[in-house]
Amino acid sequence: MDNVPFERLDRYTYRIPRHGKMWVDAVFYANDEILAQLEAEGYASLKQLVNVATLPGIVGPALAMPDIHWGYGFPIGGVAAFDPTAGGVVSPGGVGFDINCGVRLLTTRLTREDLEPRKTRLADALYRRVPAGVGSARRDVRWSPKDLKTVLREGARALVAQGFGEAADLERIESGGRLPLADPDRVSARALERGGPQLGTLGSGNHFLEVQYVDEVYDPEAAEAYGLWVGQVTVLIHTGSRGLGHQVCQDYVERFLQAARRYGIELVDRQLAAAPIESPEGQDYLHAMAAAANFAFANRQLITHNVRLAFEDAGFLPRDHQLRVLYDLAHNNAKFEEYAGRRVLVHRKGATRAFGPGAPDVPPAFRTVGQPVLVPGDMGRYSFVLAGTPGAMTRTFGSSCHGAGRQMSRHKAKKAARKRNLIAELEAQGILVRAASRATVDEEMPEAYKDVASVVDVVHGAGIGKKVARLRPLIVVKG
DNA sequence: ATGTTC
Repeated sequence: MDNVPFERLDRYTYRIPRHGKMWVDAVFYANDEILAQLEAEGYASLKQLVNVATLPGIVGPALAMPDIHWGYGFPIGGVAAFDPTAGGVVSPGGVGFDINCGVRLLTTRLTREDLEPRKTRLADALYRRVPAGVGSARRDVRWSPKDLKTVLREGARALVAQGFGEAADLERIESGGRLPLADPDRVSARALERGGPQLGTLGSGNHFLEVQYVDEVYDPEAAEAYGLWVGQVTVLIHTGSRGLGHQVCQDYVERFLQAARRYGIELVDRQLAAAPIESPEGQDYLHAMAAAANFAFANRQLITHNVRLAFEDAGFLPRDHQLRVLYDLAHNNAKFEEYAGRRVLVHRKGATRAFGPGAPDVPPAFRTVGQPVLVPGDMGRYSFVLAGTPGAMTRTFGSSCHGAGRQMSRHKAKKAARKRNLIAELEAQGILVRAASRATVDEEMPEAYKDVASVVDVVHGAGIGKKVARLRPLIVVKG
């Protein structure tokens, strides 16, 4: 049934007026190309957005960013806020399986030319230092159960305290690299078991580690505040909470199906399983989710440490590379934030926090331009750095897009890539690939993704993000 | 995303 009624509000903004069991309107951002894609999928992801608007205690519109696509329960690219004092709910499907999956951008003082003679050495060193692939694990560092729980409680700072990284790194992570509330005792033994050996690993799927260069600057003032300049080498890390977060999500999805029934929450889709924020179940999930989120921050911190070692393996001294964290931000979590004097729980699933100038938790250096918003594209084209805007604060609960979004299923991509040699094609374009599995490279081929430039143009045009710079890949490490 | 069907 292709019957999602929507109307155009302005060039890039569309509204699905409240109807049926919806408590509020839904709003999404798109251009003609994205609209055509939504139609081609029978509006499956917009229907998911409509479903989100039926959950109790939702505040303001249910929102979707222009990289919206179908997900578990909630659409990926979805943003939804709930009022804890008005029966508002929390839903594991509104956060996603990869809890606190996110992106961290490192800057260097190296130019593309500095890198060129050592590019192969660096690619090999990164692949050696950062385990990638399904079930990837580290053998060099063992975390005792006690130390692992400290990581879940303290996040990235627990890693810095052990010598993995620098104190300055922590100032450049969303929420200081630690979500409050984290309680490892509400994480199952099975989740802890899965997570232990995986701290400091990349994983598989769309996760990656990329060495890039700044190709173009659109906003010189913001670029200067961020310390970005044309020709500069950067490193982008995309990974999350690995098997630990996945297990936490699975544990609570099962429990929340029963909880929803107990609290009389009508679910138009079982995958929306939810519990009141203030219920024991809701509280348990929020505390466990925060612990998994801290694991993800710590994961990106340990990878950062190993990226620094890899640059040194390749012959760059610390004073030459000067690897610094520009920013680390997540796109799969639920956080308490305040809008128009109201404290709400904002679910972001495949959506990025994009706080504008003057907002809380934005590092002092970025306070006048807004927080950096990192938007990875695909491994052949480019990624973008945006800045948070006042428009995002008033219209999208301080949120923006998180990536390009697929336009081809994994299966279809694999089939299309079968008769090609993606790794050789990318190398011919100057992009070195080191991957644990050819199948993953095939699934992740550039054509499998929408052009992220189109997504970013919608965000920029709608005023919920501002283009700052574009990054082009030089080395790609994949699972 | 995921010890990719504990």
